[in-house]
Amino acid sequence: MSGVSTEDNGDGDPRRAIELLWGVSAPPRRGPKPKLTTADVVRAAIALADADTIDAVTIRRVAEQLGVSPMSLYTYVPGRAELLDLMIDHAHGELPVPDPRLSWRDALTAIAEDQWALFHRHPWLLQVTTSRSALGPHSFAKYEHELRAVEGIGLDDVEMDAAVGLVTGLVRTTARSSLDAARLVRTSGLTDAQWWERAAPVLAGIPAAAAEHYPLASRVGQAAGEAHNAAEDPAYTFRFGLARVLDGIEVLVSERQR
Amino acid sequence: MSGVSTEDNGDGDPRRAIELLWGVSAPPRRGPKPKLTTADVVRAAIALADADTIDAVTIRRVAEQLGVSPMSLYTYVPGRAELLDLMIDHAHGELPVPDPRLSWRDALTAIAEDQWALFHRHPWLLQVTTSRSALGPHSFAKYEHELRAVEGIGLDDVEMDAAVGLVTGLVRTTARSSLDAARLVRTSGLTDAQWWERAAPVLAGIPAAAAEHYPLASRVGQAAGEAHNAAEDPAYTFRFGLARVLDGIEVLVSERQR
DNA sequence: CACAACTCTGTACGGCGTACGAGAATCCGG
DNA sequence: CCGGATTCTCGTACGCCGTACAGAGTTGTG
Repeated sequence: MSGVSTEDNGDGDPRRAIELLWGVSAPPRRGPKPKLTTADVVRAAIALADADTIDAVTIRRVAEQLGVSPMSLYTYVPGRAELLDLMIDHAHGELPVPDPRLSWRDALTAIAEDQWALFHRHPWLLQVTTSRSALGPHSFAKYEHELRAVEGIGLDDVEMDAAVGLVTGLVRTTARSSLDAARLVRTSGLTDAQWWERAAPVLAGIPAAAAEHYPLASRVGQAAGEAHNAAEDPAYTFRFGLARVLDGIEVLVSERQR
Repeated sequence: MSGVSTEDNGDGDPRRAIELLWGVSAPPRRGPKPKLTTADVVRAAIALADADTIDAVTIRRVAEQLGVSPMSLYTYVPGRAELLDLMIDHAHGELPVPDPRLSWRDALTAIAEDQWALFHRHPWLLQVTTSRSALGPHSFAKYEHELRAVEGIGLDDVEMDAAVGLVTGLVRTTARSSLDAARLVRTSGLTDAQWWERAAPVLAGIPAAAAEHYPLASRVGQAAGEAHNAAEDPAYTFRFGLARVLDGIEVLVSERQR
């Protein structure tokens, strides 16, 4: 069970959202002292998401966490969507600045590992997608640092963008599958092994699902599944993919240098 | 604006879901003739998702589309989550079987392009993640065919799994970013250019956002943005990434062959 | 013909985001 | 020092959502 769906929204004027992201807002001259700040709201929301999933971040629950009525959150944040954007940028602020002396390969490796770690600290980052207005200072800096890693190695601008996108995309997908699996175990209360134990007899009763119809899928799926359960392994797919991607970029760089 | 979130669920007994996926169900012996079939429901749901987003797939709207009361859908489908699983497997059924005579490189390329096309036909596939019980016949076949492409080229089972995961993950991320951008244009009613026109003055008023603080991000971001708007281009990142990934796999294959 | 099995439906519950408008607190200009 | 403008806070309410539950209608079987 368990499909996972992503909701969209999207609205009009970006001004307010951008101001919030960049922390520029004239402090109010009149009126009662605010009980909170936008940062408080963002922090509370992140705490909820960290402890559970992004679904735990509802206006009502964030407000409760802060001891405030739901509607008063709208003083600090235009709506839930913008709150998610703020959470993303805030989390990106945790990424370290890569050492500028590293080779492009080591730099991309460091970046990939930092992001891998970030996703494991904040799995909800994989449950949201950034949008145009999510371009806050930390997301900007993240992109800048990624590009710095591949600057001057012979790629043109569009290739640089594609190359860093390739690496960060890899981290996203591998982290996602590793964390989705972990979350599934948590929410279903069944380990993969237990689940298969339960599912196997059902599948066995279905002729069309017989292993001989899917010989490779059965063999490889089992091998991969066992390796995956080795618990030191979720990172295997990540490291494998990273090695391939870096090798692939290296091929291009070598070509360019000739 | 516009964060996008993914919801989770997850429940207990997989039996019913698996039976639905594999289409094994004793037809009812008593009772009134069903007005619909599970396949009808799945098709209607896919039509709604195709025309809009996955959010359009609500029990109430699917029922309305079918001229039936919301609750009667639960006769055909255990719940919304399982409906999403069924939609995924159904869509995977549209993937062609790759020509077995192709080289591993051509086969992976064909597979990647087929999936790229599938995601563009059914963008909602990128808004849902599969779960354990989503292992229906077509998803199984998809995995089988992917593995067939890299069989016998010198990789072990775990590497085969990682390699095809790498390619399919690449397609997902690149298709996602291309389609997210397109959807954003549709729902916000603003093209990227229009949005930047509106956002630029706001950013200009923020000293911290000045281009000199993010020299690479500004330059490369603009170049990539312009190239991206060339409209023949959304596929560029995809083809770039695919070439790198295939080159990277090739490096490994060559090593193994020695 | 009676009953069991099955489909279909209306109602209802608890959740969600957030529009609206009223009240309370605070600061500024006079 | 006071009155109005401004701002924060909150209760209520609307329209969505998934789906639990119980009843009504329909059909094949013994």
